[in-house]
Amino acid sequence: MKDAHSPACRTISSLLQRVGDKWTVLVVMSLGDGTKRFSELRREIPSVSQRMLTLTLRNLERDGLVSRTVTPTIPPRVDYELTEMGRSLREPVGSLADWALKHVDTIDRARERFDAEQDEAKAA
Amino acid sequence: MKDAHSPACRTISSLLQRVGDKWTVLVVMSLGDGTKRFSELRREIPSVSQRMLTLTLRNLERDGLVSRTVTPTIPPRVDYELTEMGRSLREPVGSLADWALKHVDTIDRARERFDAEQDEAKAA
DNA sequence: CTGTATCCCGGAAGATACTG
DNA sequence: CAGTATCTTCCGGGATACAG
Repeated sequence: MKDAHSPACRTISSLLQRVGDKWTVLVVMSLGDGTKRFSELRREIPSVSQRMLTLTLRNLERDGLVSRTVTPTIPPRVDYELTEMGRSLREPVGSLADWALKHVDTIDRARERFDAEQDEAKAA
Repeated sequence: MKDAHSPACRTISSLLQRVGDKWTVLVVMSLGDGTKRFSELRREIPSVSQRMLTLTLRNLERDGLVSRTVTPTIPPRVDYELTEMGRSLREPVGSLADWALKHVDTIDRARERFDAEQDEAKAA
Protein backbone atom coordinates (compact mmCIF):
# COMPACT_ATOMS: atom_id res chain seq x y z
CA MET A 1 0.00 0.00 0.00
CA LYS A 2 2.74 2.41 -0.94
CA ASP A 3 0.70 4.33 -3.45
CA ALA A 4 -2.24 6.13 -1.90
CA HIS A 5 -3.89 6.89 -5.21
CA SER A 6 -3.39 3.45 -6.70
CA PRO A 7 -6.43 1.58 -8.06
CA ALA A 8 -6.26 -0.73 -5.06
CA CYS A 9 -6.58 2.11 -2.58
CA ARG A 10 -9.38 3.66 -4.58
CA THR A 11 -11.18 0.32 -4.51
CA ILE A 12 -10.83 0.10 -0.76
CA SER A 13 -11.86 3.67 -0.30
CA SER A 14 -15.01 3.26 -2.35
CA LEU A 15 -15.90 0.07 -0.52
CA LEU A 16 -15.46 1.82 2.80
CA GLN A 17 -17.75 4.58 1.67
CA ARG A 18 -20.40 2.01 0.84
CA VAL A 19 -19.96 0.08 4.07
CA GLY A 20 -19.62 3.36 5.92
CA ASP A 21 -22.90 4.81 4.79
CA LYS A 22 -25.52 5.56 7.37
CA TRP A 23 -27.41 2.26 7.40
CA THR A 24 -25.48 -0.51 5.64
CA VAL A 25 -23.65 -1.86 8.66
CA LEU A 26 -26.74 -1.84 10.83
CA VAL A 27 -28.64 -3.78 8.19
CA VAL A 28 -25.82 -6.28 7.64
CA MET A 29 -25.50 -6.84 11.38
CA SER A 30 -29.22 -7.25 11.74
CA LEU A 31 -29.28 -9.78 8.92
CA GLY A 32 -26.38 -11.61 10.49
CA ASP A 33 -28.82 -13.57 12.60
CA GLY A 34 -30.59 -14.98 9.57
CA THR A 35 -33.45 -14.23 7.20
CA LYS A 36 -35.53 -11.18 8.00
CA ARG A 37 -38.62 -9.60 6.56
CA PHE A 38 -38.71 -5.96 5.56
CA SER A 39 -40.94 -5.08 8.48
CA GLU A 40 -38.71 -6.96 10.91
CA LEU A 41 -35.74 -4.91 9.82
CA ARG A 42 -37.70 -1.73 10.31
CA ARG A 43 -38.59 -2.80 13.82
CA GLU A 44 -34.99 -3.68 14.67
CA ILE A 45 -33.66 -0.41 13.30
CA PRO A 46 -36.34 2.04 14.39
CA SER A 47 -34.46 5.11 13.23
CA VAL A 48 -34.27 4.11 9.58
CA SER A 49 -36.95 5.47 7.27
CA GLN A 50 -38.81 3.23 4.88
CA ARG A 51 -37.16 4.92 1.95
CA MET A 52 -33.62 4.54 3.26
CA LEU A 53 -34.13 0.93 4.27
CA THR A 54 -35.34 0.16 0.76
CA LEU A 55 -32.41 1.97 -0.82
CA THR A 56 -29.88 0.31 1.47
CA LEU A 57 -31.27 -3.15 0.75
CA ARG A 58 -31.33 -2.46 -2.99
CA ASN A 59 -27.69 -1.46 -2.97
CA LEU A 60 -26.73 -4.52 -0.96
CA GLU A 61 -28.70 -6.70 -3.34
CA ARG A 62 -27.07 -5.03 -6.34
CA ASP A 63 -23.64 -5.77 -4.93
CA GLY A 64 -24.55 -9.41 -4.40
CA LEU A 65 -24.33 -9.15 -0.61
CA VAL A 66 -27.99 -9.73 0.12
CA SER A 67 -30.59 -11.91 -1.56
CA ARG A 68 -34.21 -10.85 -1.89
CA THR A 69 -37.05 -13.37 -2.00
CA VAL A 70 -40.55 -12.27 -2.87
CA THR A 71 -43.56 -14.37 -1.91
CA PRO A 72 -46.44 -12.96 -3.95
CA THR A 73 -49.17 -13.50 -1.44
CA ILE A 74 -51.63 -10.83 -0.35
CA PRO A 75 -50.29 -9.00 1.46
CA PRO A 76 -46.91 -9.61 -0.14
CA ARG A 77 -43.99 -10.96 1.83
CA VAL A 78 -40.32 -10.21 1.14
CA ASP A 79 -37.44 -11.92 2.86
CA TYR A 80 -33.87 -10.69 2.95
CA GLU A 81 -30.84 -12.79 3.68
CA LEU A 82 -27.08 -12.34 3.52
CA THR A 83 -25.44 -14.19 0.66
CA GLU A 84 -22.27 -16.20 1.19
CA MET A 85 -20.26 -13.11 0.25
CA GLY A 86 -22.38 -10.99 2.54
CA ARG A 87 -21.68 -13.29 5.45
CA SER A 88 -17.96 -13.19 4.69
CA LEU A 89 -18.07 -9.42 5.05
CA ARG A 90 -19.06 -9.76 8.68
CA GLU A 91 -15.58 -10.88 9.67
CA PRO A 92 -13.54 -7.82 8.59
CA VAL A 93 -16.36 -5.56 9.73
CA GLY A 94 -16.20 -7.34 13.05
CA SER A 95 -12.48 -6.56 13.28
CA LEU A 96 -13.23 -2.91 12.80
CA ALA A 97 -16.05 -3.15 15.31
CA ASP A 98 -13.69 -4.62 17.90
CA TRP A 99 -11.23 -1.84 17.24
CA ALA A 100 -13.97 0.74 17.63
CA LEU A 101 -15.19 -0.65 20.93
CA LYS A 102 -11.67 -0.89 22.25
CA HIS A 103 -10.75 2.69 21.39
CA VAL A 104 -14.00 4.60 21.64
CA ASP A 105 -13.21 5.90 25.13
CA THR A 106 -9.75 7.07 24.13
CA ILE A 107 -11.15 8.80 21.08
CA ASP A 108 -13.84 10.51 23.12
CA ARG A 109 -11.25 11.83 25.54
CA ALA A 110 -9.01 12.95 22.68
CA ARG A 111 -11.90 14.89 21.22
CA GLU A 112 -12.77 16.58 24.49
CA ARG A 113 -9.14 17.53 24.98
CA PHE A 114 -8.81 18.87 21.43
CA ASP A 115 -12.03 20.87 21.68
CA ALA A 116 -10.97 22.30 25.03
CA GLU A 117 -7.67 23.43 23.55
CA GLN A 118 -9.48 25.03 20.66
CA ASP A 119 -11.70 26.95 23.04
CA GLU A 120 -8.85 28.28 25.14
CA ALA A 121 -6.99 29.25 21.99
CA LYS A 122 -10.03 31.18 20.85
CA ALA A 123 -10.33 32.85 24.25
CA ALA A 124 -6.80 34.22 23.89
CA MET B 1 -24.30 -8.13 18.16
CA LYS B 2 -27.88 -9.24 18.44
CA ASP B 3 -29.32 -5.79 18.75
CA ALA B 4 -28.81 -3.71 15.66
CA HIS B 5 -29.68 -0.46 17.37
CA SER B 6 -27.62 -1.08 20.49
CA PRO B 7 -25.10 1.56 21.57
CA ALA B 8 -22.30 -0.75 20.44
CA CYS B 9 -23.63 -0.91 16.90
CA ARG B 10 -24.18 2.83 16.84
CA THR B 11 -20.59 3.32 17.92
CA ILE B 12 -19.34 1.06 15.19
CA SER B 13 -21.57 2.68 12.64
CA SER B 14 -20.39 6.17 13.48
CA LEU B 15 -16.76 5.08 13.37
CA LEU B 16 -17.31 3.50 10.00
CA GLN B 17 -18.79 6.71 8.74
CA ARG B 18 -15.68 8.56 9.87
CA VAL B 19 -13.27 6.03 8.43
CA GLY B 20 -15.47 5.71 5.37
CA ASP B 21 -15.49 9.37 4.50
CA LYS B 22 -14.07 10.41 1.22
CA TRP B 23 -10.44 10.99 2.21
CA THR B 24 -9.65 9.53 5.63
CA VAL B 25 -8.51 6.11 4.50
CA LEU B 26 -6.34 7.48 1.74
CA VAL B 27 -4.63 9.80 4.21
CA VAL B 28 -4.16 7.07 6.83
CA MET B 29 -2.71 4.72 4.23
CA SER B 30 -0.44 7.41 2.93
CA LEU B 31 0.79 8.15 6.44
CA GLY B 32 1.33 4.48 7.04
CA ASP B 33 4.79 4.77 5.59
CA GLY B 34 5.84 7.36 8.15
CA THR B 35 5.92 11.10 8.68
CA LYS B 36 4.71 13.23 5.83
CA ARG B 37 4.51 16.94 5.17
CA PHE B 38 1.28 18.61 4.11
CA SER B 39 2.57 19.14 0.59
CA GLU B 40 3.74 15.55 0.32
CA LEU B 41 0.26 14.32 1.16
CA ARG B 42 -1.20 16.59 -1.48
CA ARG B 43 1.18 15.17 -4.05
CA GLU B 44 0.39 11.59 -3.10
CA ILE B 45 -3.36 12.17 -3.20
CA PRO B 46 -3.70 14.49 -6.19
CA SER B 47 -7.49 14.47 -6.19
CA VAL B 48 -7.89 15.95 -2.72
CA SER B 49 -8.35 19.69 -2.45
CA GLN B 50 -6.31 21.76 -0.03
CA ARG B 51 -9.40 22.45 2.00
CA MET B 52 -10.48 18.82 2.32
CA LEU B 53 -6.99 17.63 3.16
CA THR B 54 -6.84 20.18 5.96
CA LEU B 55 -10.24 19.18 7.29
CA THR B 56 -9.44 15.48 7.10
CA LEU B 57 -6.17 15.94 8.96
CA ARG B 58 -7.86 18.11 11.60
CA ASN B 59 -10.46 15.44 12.27
CA LEU B 60 -7.82 12.74 12.51
CA GLU B 61 -5.84 14.93 14.88
CA ARG B 62 -8.92 15.62 16.95
CA ASP B 63 -9.57 11.91 17.30
CA GLY B 64 -6.00 11.31 18.42
CA LEU B 65 -5.14 9.26 15.35
CA VAL B 66 -2.64 11.68 13.86
CA SER B 67 -0.10 13.99 15.46
CA ARG B 68 0.71 17.37 13.98
CA THR B 69 4.12 18.96 14.41
CA VAL B 70 4.73 22.56 13.42
CA THR B 71 8.23 23.83 12.73
CA PRO B 72 7.95 27.63 12.72
CA THR B 73 10.54 28.34 10.08
CA ILE B 74 9.96 30.53 7.07
CA PRO B 75 8.34 29.06 5.12
CA PRO B 76 6.64 27.01 7.82
CA ARG B 77 6.87 23.25 7.89
CA VAL B 78 4.21 20.92 9.26
CA ASP B 79 4.69 17.20 9.69
CA TYR B 80 1.94 14.66 10.16
CA GLU B 81 2.37 11.22 11.63
CA LEU B 82 0.11 8.42 12.77
CA THR B 83 -0.08 8.04 16.53
CA GLU B 84 0.14 4.63 18.16
CA MET B 85 -3.64 4.38 18.02
CA GLY B 86 -3.60 5.54 14.41
CA ARG B 87 -1.16 2.80 13.49
CA SER B 88 -3.31 0.23 15.26
CA LEU B 89 -6.19 1.21 13.01
CA ARG B 90 -4.27 0.04 9.97
CA GLU B 91 -4.74 -3.60 10.87
CA PRO B 92 -8.57 -3.81 10.84
CA VAL B 93 -8.66 -1.47 7.87
CA GLY B 94 -6.21 -3.80 6.19
CA SER B 95 -8.59 -6.71 6.78
CA LEU B 96 -11.34 -4.81 5.07
CA ALA B 97 -8.93 -3.87 2.29
CA ASP B 98 -8.06 -7.52 1.73
CA TRP B 99 -11.74 -8.39 1.63
CA ALA B 100 -12.36 -5.62 -0.87
CA LEU B 101 -9.57 -6.71 -3.18
CA LYS B 102 -10.68 -10.31 -2.99
CA HIS B 103 -14.30 -9.58 -3.86
CA VAL B 104 -14.15 -6.52 -6.07
CA ASP B 105 -14.50 -8.56 -9.27
CA THR B 106 -17.46 -10.50 -7.96
CA ILE B 107 -19.14 -7.31 -6.86
CA ASP B 108 -18.56 -5.67 -10.22
CA ARG B 109 -20.13 -8.62 -11.99
CA ALA B 110 -23.05 -8.65 -9.57
CA ARG B 111 -23.67 -4.99 -10.32
CA GLU B 112 -23.54 -5.46 -14.06
CA ARG B 113 -25.95 -8.36 -13.79
CA PHE B 114 -28.31 -6.43 -11.55
CA ASP B 115 -28.28 -3.37 -13.78
CA ALA B 116 -28.88 -5.50 -16.86
CA GLU B 117 -31.88 -7.12 -15.21
CA GLN B 118 -33.23 -3.72 -14.29
CA ASP B 119 -32.92 -2.56 -17.88
CA GLU B 120 -34.72 -5.54 -19.32
CA ALA B 121 -37.44 -5.17 -16.71
CA LYS B 122 -37.87 -1.58 -17.78
CA ALA B 123 -37.99 -2.59 -21.43
CA ALA B 124 -40.94 -4.87 -20.71
C1' DC C 1 -47.00 -5.30 3.73
C1' DT C 2 -43.67 -3.55 0.68
C1' DG C 3 -42.59 -0.56 -1.78
C1' DT C 4 -42.31 4.15 -5.31
C1' DA C 5 -42.65 9.19 -6.20
C1' DT C 6 -42.00 14.07 -4.72
C1' DC C 7 -40.55 17.69 -2.34
C1' DC C 8 -37.32 19.78 0.60
C1' DC C 9 -33.42 20.89 3.63
C1' DG C 10 -28.72 20.78 5.74
C1' DG C 11 -24.33 19.49 5.36
C1' DA C 12 -20.39 17.75 2.46
C1' DA C 13 -17.28 19.16 -0.63
C1' DG C 14 -15.38 21.79 -4.90
C1' DA C 15 -13.43 26.40 -6.67
C1' DT C 16 -11.28 30.43 -5.85
C1' DA C 17 -9.00 34.07 -3.47
C1' DC C 18 -6.46 35.71 0.31
C1' DT C 19 -2.88 35.48 4.59
C1' DG C 20 1.10 34.71 7.95
C1' DC D 1 4.41 26.32 2.57
C1' DA D 2 0.40 25.71 5.01
C1' DG D 3 -3.28 27.11 5.83
C1' DT D 4 -8.25 30.23 6.27
C1' DA D 5 -12.42 32.48 4.27
C1' DT D 6 -16.16 32.69 1.27
C1' DC D 7 -19.23 31.29 -2.14
C1' DT D 8 -21.65 27.80 -4.52
C1' DT D 9 -23.02 23.50 -5.96
C1' DC D 10 -24.44 18.88 -5.14
C1' DC D 11 -26.28 14.99 -2.91
C1' DG D 12 -27.70 12.16 1.11
C1' DG D 13 -31.45 11.63 3.58
C1' DG D 14 -35.97 13.00 6.06
C1' DA D 15 -41.15 13.68 5.57
C1' DT D 16 -45.06 12.78 3.28
C1' DA D 17 -48.29 10.91 0.10
C1' DC D 18 -49.58 7.42 -2.96
C1' DA D 19 -49.70 2.44 -5.19
C1' DG D 20 -49.77 -2.67 -6.02
